[in-house]
Amino acid sequence: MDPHHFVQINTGSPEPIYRQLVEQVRRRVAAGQLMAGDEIPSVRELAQALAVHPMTISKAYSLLEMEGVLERRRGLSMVVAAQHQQAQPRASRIELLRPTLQKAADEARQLQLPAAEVIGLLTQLLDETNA
Amino acid sequence: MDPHHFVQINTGSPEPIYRQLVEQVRRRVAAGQLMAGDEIPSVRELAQALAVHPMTISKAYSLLEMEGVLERRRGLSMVVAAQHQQAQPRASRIELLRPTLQKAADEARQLQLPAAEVIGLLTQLLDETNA
Amino acid sequence: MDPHHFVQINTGSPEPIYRQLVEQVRRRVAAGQLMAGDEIPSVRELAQALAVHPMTISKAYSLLEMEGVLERRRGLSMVVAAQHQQAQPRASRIELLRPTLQKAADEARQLQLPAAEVIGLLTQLLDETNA
Amino acid sequence: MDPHHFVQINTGSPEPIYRQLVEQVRRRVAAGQLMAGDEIPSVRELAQALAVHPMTISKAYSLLEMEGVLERRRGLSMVVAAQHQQAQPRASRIELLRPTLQKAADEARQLQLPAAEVIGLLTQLLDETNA
DNA sequence: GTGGTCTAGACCACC
DNA sequence: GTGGTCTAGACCACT
Repeated sequence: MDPHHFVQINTGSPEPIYRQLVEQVRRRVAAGQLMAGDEIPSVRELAQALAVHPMTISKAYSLLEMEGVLERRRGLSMVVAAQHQQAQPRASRIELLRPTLQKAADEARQLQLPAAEVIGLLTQLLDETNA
Repeated sequence: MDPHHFVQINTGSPEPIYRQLVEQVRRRVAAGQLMAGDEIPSVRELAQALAVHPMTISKAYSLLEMEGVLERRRGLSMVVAAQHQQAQPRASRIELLRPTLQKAADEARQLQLPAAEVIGLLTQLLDETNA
Repeated sequence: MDPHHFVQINTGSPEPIYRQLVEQVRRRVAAGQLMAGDEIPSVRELAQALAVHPMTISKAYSLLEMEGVLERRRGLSMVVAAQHQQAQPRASRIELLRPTLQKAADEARQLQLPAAEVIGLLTQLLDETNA
Repeated sequence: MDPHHFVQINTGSPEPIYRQLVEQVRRRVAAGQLMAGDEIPSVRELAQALAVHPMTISKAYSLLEMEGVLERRRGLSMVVAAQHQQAQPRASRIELLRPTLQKAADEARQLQLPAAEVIGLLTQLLDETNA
């Protein structure tokens, strides 16, 4: 796994880096892009690739290990955990998206925007994002 | 304006209180629920109603003033700014929703969820939220 | 003296209104535009003309009275004080300008701007302002 | 950067400390004395050096960050922002001086002082200030 | 009455 | 170590 393409972080975001890492890895495992047994970049490798402090990477990996998403292997490298069913069913995957969509719905209500308008914009963004 | 219904805050949220205030007021002005010239609760009034420190309210009000949403009238309470045309046109209002929807679109891509599924859940949440 | 042309205030300025009043009157007396014995607008008149709280006007007038620029006359109206030599000599008048020019000089040094450039801009602004 | 020479404040001035900080830093960056990427003293360091409360420093830094003059690096000290090109061209730098010079011009008009006299005093003050 | 500034000091999150 | 947030409470300036 090329560390430069493993995850992308945005240092300007208000979201802490370690959390960006955790959530991206969690989603990629859920989506089946990372499969059980796959090796992930070492802390040092990824820290250098992302120009981030190694402790930040280490913190993210530890959290993912506690969650059962990653496993520490003999030696040093970590791998995607076996028992963690990779590629969760869609019904389960979409639950990971619920909090963000709920936030959008709350904001839409406060802005008194009609549902059609909100859905229109999301449709457009989904198109662009996947392009 | 009754200070108890002016805004609602959630002290448990990771989002700082002052930012919750800023965003709610910004949205209420954009939606036209607060009109140009409307008086807003005084710092002390709102602080007491929400049981937070006056400085927290003051910080939020100051940021809204810098944004041009509120206007200070020295010695008097603040009002919704005049030039900030009340009830922005919808084309502009929906822009306030774009960041959250973009985040949702990004997450959906990483989860490799089909657009229809994402839109389905949002539609459902919009219904429930407005109910 | 028409109250609308007596002074001009800028409610948006960070400078308090009462101080704007004090300094403008002081300068107009120093310049000889207001002469000893001239009546000035009443507190109520001016407050209405400027759309400002009467106490603000009153505070300014009181300060000018303490300075000896204005005098309270029998009845209600105030007049420019007699003993205050109206139309101070230029050598004295320019001293009223010194603090502002000193501030400009300090800022110019911090910006490392050449004197010629600073003087050029001031010359231009003096032209425009008197036009 | 030695915190004792980073900025000088005047606690007696009517201008709030945090604003003195903001304006001095802004001018030093504009003048190129602080270059993009330069580290600035930490909040605690500077607070101790100037004998003011850390929150006062923090407020100034936050405002400078909002202006785009400084950049936050989480967990590390702040630096002069990259996009804020160091050493702005003079044409731009002199604009920072315009408000103060405009104020001087306004006052000069009210005092009915001839331009030559005003410019004479400014020239003298510029000389003394740079000496 | 209004908001603004500052201090003292706690606690948290992040790196 | 870094900055951010919040509280408690004082004092000031302005209207």
